[in-house]
Amino acid sequence: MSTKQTVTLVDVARRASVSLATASRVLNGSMRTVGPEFRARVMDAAQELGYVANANAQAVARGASNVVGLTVHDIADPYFSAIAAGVMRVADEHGLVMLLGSTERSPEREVEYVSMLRAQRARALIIAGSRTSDRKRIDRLATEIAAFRGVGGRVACISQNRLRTDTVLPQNRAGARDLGRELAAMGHRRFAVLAGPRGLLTASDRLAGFRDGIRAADVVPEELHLIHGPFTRDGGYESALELLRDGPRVTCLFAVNDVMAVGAMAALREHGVAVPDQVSVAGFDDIATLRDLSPALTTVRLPLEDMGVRAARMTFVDEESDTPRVARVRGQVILRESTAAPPAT
Amino acid sequence: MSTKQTVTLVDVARRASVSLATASRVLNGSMRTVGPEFRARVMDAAQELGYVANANAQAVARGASNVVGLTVHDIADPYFSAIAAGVMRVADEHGLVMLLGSTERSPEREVEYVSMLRAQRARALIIAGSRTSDRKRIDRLATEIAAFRGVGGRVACISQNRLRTDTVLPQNRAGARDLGRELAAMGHRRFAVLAGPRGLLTASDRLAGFRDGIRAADVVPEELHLIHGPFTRDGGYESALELLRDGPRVTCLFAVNDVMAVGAMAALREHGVAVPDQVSVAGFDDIATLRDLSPALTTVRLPLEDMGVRAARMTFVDEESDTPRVARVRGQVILRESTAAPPAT
DNA sequence: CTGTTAGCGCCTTCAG
DNA sequence: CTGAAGGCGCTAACAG
Repeated sequence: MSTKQTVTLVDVARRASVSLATASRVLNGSMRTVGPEFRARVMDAAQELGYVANANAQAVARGASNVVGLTVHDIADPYFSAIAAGVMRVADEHGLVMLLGSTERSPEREVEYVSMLRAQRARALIIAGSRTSDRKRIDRLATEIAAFRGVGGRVACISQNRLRTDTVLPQNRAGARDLGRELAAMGHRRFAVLAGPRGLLTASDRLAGFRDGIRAADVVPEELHLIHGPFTRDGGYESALELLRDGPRVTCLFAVNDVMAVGAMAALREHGVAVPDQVSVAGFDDIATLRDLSPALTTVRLPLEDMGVRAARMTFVDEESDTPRVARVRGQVILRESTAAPPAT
Repeated sequence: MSTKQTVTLVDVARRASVSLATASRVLNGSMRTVGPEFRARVMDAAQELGYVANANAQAVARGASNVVGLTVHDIADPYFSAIAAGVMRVADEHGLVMLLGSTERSPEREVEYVSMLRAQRARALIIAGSRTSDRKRIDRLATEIAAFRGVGGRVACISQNRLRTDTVLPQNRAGARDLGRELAAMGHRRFAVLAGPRGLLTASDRLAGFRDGIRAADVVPEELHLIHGPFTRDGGYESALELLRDGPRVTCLFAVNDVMAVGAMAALREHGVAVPDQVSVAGFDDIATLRDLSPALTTVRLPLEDMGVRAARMTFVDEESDTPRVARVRGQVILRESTAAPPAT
């Protein structure tokens, strides 16, 4: 509570009439190696002075900070904020702080963030959502990641398996397959897929899985119309409009993520297309905020927050392993009101 | 791209055959004070070595870091993630990094975060969502904030005006008043308000405003039933169930935020209560992810991301002012499908 | 168990 | 314009 500008360890030591080293030991050091008498004096002094160790100084002296970094595409996207919540929780349990970078889906910014985190000497880095198939970008990122490791940092990815890092891998393909199978089994034969941007692995995996699923149901689709567009609500909306305008008539629409599905449903509603009576709609992710839609959205549930937790554990609680580990997490199909058998012709 | 463990400024200097000081000047220093010849040599060396300045060391030497802190109640809540996105954007424009703390609505954790940010020597701190009316908690937080300022940090609050800091103040009361007036004008006389937790100013302001609005419409409500509960989706759901179970019959339900409104609508739907035919429902915030509900939710729009931007500017781009500034932001009533005139008796 | 003393990586006067 | 040297706050050997 002092009014002094900046209380340092020397101040505390002086006030407690002990050496700098002793003060350091009781306040931060590796535990009980200080007599109770001194210990108490130091604690009191620190308390009275309102002392808080300068984390930066500690980081430089120790050679490692207590920050962990997380990069996401867009923190306002509920998919990523759920992951962030998971990482946050674990960081907190371990007395670490979380530095967040929102890349706005720009690969350059992603690389910049990794670099900033290296500058901060972050002890861990979690990269969520970078799944491009562009070779050059991957290499650039890989280089930066290597540098990050070079200064002692550990890294994990969520949804990215071409980077030779530990990774939490949602089974996008398997999940979409299960979904596709169910939908085909319901009787659908004419599909449209809002497939997201080209070159985004998460999107293409889900598309591929969906195809697999239809095939697995021994169904030959009469139609499987693809529409590419942004991975966002508006992307879904626009894509659906496009379908309505000049696409084929379909009975089932699969959007490769929930937010796109919501956009699509809005477009359908505006055009008086009934869901699921005229067309069934399904998404992917099971975003919590979207669970109360009406009609309730059929989707594939991913344990988002848990994925964040697992990635966090891999980077800063589990032992380091020499070979990259991958934690596969399975998606679970959740059939709700937005899907039903196709209308009788 | 070297393989050396940690490239430091000395390494760069040596490789460029210049002094440490010169290297420091070109890489970070206050610009043009180094000859173009030397400058180039240093840049090249840094490049080749993959040098990145140790931010912690810089912070220690300079006495100030490049981190800004943001504390929120829950980063997975879209209200806060929108704010975070705004802060993030500004931080980024200014080459600062954002440290995020999710307090899980615990006042102690909030205080802890402020303390951690002081430890990090964060140059700015933005506190979002702490609006208790508990005197003791306010004091504790105020003390910690004072300490934070003591080490040179600047701070702003979003939705909090009892802390003598710069603040971005959503006009909760005025917004709710406008909404209440509209609803009363539609003919409603029997209201229920899902009022959130007691002691949360944001919630009580909105309730007070709503009351004002009804009165302003020259209406004497025949009923104004209050139900307190958590400020979350589930809180809204439970509160609505409670109303359904043993509350009075009402024609209009106002939930003090959108996520609660969504929970309430889910409860109503499950019980076969039609919205808006039997009861009108309104929320507050206009959460982006929830704009595609059906029926679309009447609400009061708050420019969430922009609020984050403004708070950020106040703390680390605008000049410091001696007296606390307050940026009021107005909410705008958005009437949508979830509200209508009450059913004819 | 406690105190002394080097660093950690960088910035910044202060001379040259 | 450039280089040498001290200092930022803290930790970690190394001696007593």
